[in-house]
Amino acid sequence: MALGKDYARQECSIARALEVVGERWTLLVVRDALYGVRRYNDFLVHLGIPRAVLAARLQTLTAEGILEKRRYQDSPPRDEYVLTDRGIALWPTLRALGLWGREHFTETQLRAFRHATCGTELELGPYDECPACGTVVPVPDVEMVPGPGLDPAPADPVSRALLKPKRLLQPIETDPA
Amino acid sequence: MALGKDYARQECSIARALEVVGERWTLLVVRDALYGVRRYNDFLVHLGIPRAVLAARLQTLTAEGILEKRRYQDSPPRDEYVLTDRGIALWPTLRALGLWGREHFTETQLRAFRHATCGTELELGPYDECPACGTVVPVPDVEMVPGPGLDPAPADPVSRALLKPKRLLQPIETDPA
DNA sequence: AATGTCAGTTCGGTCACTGAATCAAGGGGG
DNA sequence: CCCCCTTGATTCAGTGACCGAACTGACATT
Repeated sequence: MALGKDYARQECSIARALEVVGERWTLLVVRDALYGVRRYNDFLVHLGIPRAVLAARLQTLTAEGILEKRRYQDSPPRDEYVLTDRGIALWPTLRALGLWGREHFTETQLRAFRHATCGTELELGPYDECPACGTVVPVPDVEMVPGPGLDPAPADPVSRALLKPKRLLQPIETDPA
Repeated sequence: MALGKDYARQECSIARALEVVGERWTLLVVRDALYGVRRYNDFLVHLGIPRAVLAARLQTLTAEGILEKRRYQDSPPRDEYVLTDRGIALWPTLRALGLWGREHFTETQLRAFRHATCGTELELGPYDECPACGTVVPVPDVEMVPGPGLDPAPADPVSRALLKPKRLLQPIETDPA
């Protein structure tokens, strides 16, 4: 959502959750983080989000314990934003939203998700129960592969990096091509 | 979300879904509809949403095929808004969001959900798999019961109507007390 | 006729978002 | 040393969404 982000008078976990992640762009930042994006600039080019808004969202998400700011080199000092357990726990929500969006508004499949340890495609629902193993697949073991509907040659390097099959949470590798 | 609600350049079912239901208040309107709210005025008092925003959201949701406007009496002409299958399909998303909000931000349990046909509490995940029956419970068979954290005597009649255990989608009965 | 209800629409003010410009801290090259 | 580049922001003017209150219009009740 956006604007005055509190829903006064609402006694509801859903409303509470939306106060935290309901602002515009917020869930897309979390999605990118799950896809392995970690750096300010990568979020910027991949989302096309205004810089000020990105800075504000990263700060809010960090304050709410969803992202953690981490120094990854000292000179020059550079930080990256990685998901905490609380942030990773948003995966079922994003998965449910993505399944709904694909079912009702997207013609072709853009991405598929597989159980990395056995290769089986995860199709059922937000909790990624593996039809072969019968277990709930932990988020780091979910492998993302591009679907037929995805642009094969996107302009920005982050989208290009996301064309390779990769596990969730695994940092992306942007080639400088 | 708000403001220019489209996320340009995003090739993603999640972004697509957020363009439809990501604006402020939208998901709360859908939540209320799942709880059985159907009338303009009931949404208004229960959500505390500005009238103009509610009118806009109801129109958008109707245009997107999530709600359906239905005449329920002719004089005076009165319409109610009921969820379509596309709208009902948002339940797993809202369930996931509510579970995450409760887990991380709400101290006491506000509402519980049970399998109406066998009484078993649904705790696992967005898809409401019943631990007793082993089946996925269809949305109309999910019974909502108030939890210990809920205000026992709320001010507005809609909140009061929602204190009684009731199935999802079943219309609320507001007593004029 | 007067009052009340329901479902909106209109309107001015405020505040968040947008996009461009700018800033600051540290390399690296010449 | 000076200039420019990269990264991670902050500032600022302009736009537009949201807010709350007032108003409209159709009908019902008293």
